[in-house]
Amino acid sequence: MLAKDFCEQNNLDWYAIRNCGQIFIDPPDMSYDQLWHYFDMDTNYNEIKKELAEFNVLHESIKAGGGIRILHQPFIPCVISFIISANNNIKRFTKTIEQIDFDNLEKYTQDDFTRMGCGYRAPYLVQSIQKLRDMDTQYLSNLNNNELRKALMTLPGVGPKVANCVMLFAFHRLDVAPVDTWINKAIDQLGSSAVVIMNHPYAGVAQQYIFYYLQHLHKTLHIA
DNA sequence: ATCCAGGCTCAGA
DNA sequence: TCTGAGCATGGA
Repeated sequence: MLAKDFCEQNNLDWYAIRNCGQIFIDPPDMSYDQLWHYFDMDTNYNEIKKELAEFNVLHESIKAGGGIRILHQPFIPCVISFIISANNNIKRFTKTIEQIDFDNLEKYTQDDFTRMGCGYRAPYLVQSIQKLRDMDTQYLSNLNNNELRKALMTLPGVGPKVANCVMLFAFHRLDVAPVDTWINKAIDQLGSSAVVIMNHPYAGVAQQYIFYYLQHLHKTLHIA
């Protein structure tokens, strides 16, 4: 079943889900049950939004991106695509990522990645793909946040921000908020709320509302 | 042209 | 532990 059809059937906001912070990778050949999990249908986002609504500064962002859901993304494609995203612009790295066959990553050489526009990240990718072979997703999923982040950061090209993205999108750590350039801009406007929001149990979800609002819609939070 | 992009690595303090 | 330069390369 196609992901898009699943979204239509279940009244999901395809647009918001694709344009928030997760790098959307079209899931190939998923069953309805698999898509149910992929789109995180067992999580009640109305409840999450209700909790985050305690922050007045988030009202506009939540209203705009109310359809956002945090996907359950496959671990390795998530790592690879976020390594490529670092210090890169969205248009460009999207084009690069679309060329990659995530089911056959081991076949690529450094030159292959360079040709696909990965720039100086090409050697990181080859090295990380090798190291990922020895990583046990099951083991990683049992680590706490700090342990998991530390483990992920042993991968070349993975620093704190990329690690947090992987934790949020592949390990569903909803309390982890990736701090990127957009969020840094927001933190100034959020003022004293910023620290509290970034340490909230749903900080990662809040970050997605903010990212979507800033990057995609308004460029500034418009806080009164 | 020139600066920047969903940062990271590495050296030096 | 902290700071900053340098990084490939297309987009704006």
